[in-house]
Amino acid sequence: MQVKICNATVTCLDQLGYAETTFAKVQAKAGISRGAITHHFPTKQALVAATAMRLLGNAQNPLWPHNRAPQPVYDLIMSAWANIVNSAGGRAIVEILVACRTDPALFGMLEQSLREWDKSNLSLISARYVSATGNRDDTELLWSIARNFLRGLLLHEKFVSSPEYLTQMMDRFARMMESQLQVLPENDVEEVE
Amino acid sequence: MQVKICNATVTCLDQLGYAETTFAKVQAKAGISRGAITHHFPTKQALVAATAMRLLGNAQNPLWPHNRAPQPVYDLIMSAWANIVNSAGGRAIVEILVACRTDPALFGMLEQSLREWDKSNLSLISARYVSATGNRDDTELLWSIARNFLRGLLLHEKFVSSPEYLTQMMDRFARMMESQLQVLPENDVEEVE
DNA sequence: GTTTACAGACCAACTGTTCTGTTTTTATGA
DNA sequence: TCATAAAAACAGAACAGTTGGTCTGTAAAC
Repeated sequence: MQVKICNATVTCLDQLGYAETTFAKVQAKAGISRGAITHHFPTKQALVAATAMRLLGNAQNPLWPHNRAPQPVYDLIMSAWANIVNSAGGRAIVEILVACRTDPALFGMLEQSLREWDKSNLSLISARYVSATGNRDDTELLWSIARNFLRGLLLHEKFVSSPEYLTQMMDRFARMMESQLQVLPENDVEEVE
Repeated sequence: MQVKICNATVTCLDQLGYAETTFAKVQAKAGISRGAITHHFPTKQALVAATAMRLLGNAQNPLWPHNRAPQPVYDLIMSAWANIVNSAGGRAIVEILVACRTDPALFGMLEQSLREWDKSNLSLISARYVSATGNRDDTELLWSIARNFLRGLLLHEKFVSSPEYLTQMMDRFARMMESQLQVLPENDVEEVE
């Protein structure tokens, strides 16, 4: 039931935005009663926060296949965009991040989790890729930059002059990252603690 | 009066977000009557759209001083962040862009203007800076990337592990851009049409 | 005297939240 | 094993507050 509610919330956030994501809309989308939502999530912030946590859990894995060689940097950037950021879940996360900026209650519920997700996400990168400088901190900086660029691109997407231009931007950025970041040689792969 | 209303709207968007930016709040912030707002802006979308147009007009100039040499690329990136994106107006714009994604009425009002602003903004860059490849399209791609990164950074700002880390990201990104973009030699400066 | 600029009351619709019921599950104890 | 109590899961009505938008009234400008 909680899964069903959160899935409906993701759809609402993606299609309607945070402001229009109301109990009534989520209820209708999930095809359940009002009481079911309020029982599990007493406030709107609790609902959105729980949805965010669920999304973060799902957004961790798909980029780095287990027991297989990490994909090239160029492909990594491209699939991060296509499979994570520019997906219903990714767009929902952006809505939530924006809401966090001005909603202290929501921010308080998510701050710690988001910080921890950030940290673990960066260590996943460090375990598989390394900056051309060989510096681990620099690897994480580069990945942080990439994530922020992709999120920013989501806001601009509807105003991009043409779909091809968006492709060009992605290609240009991926090539730039490719020159700064590289796959770790196999024998150097560290285990994520 | 319209200026006063729009300024109050910017403050509300920045501090309260799009959802909480209501006629009542703008009215109170501007210290005027309800009728004054609804007279000039019949709908909320019209109010926000007019505010966005005003913001875009103001965000055009400050980066490139007239009749003086363009600042170095590193400084350009830094001041774009500090003076444009991470300002009340910049944050308000991001709120509006996010709202546009899911509000068709608002999107319709702003689509054309935003596309035009985008175009003129890119041509301002091309008039003063050039990609290391010498390609004008590449110059614009690089600037588009920079803008999207900065906007994305705004969403992440509250969750960055420490203020210093944000500084490091900015520094790293600015240095990366510095290696790809350069100030146009003076005699090559084209006039903006 | 007609249009524009503002003031403020008004309204139906919707918001998040609380509340009281009903059903289902789970735990308990002999 | 099974009655039974307690808790959790759900359903849906109710509510006060707020929303965007409209409507009438008045003052000023042209």
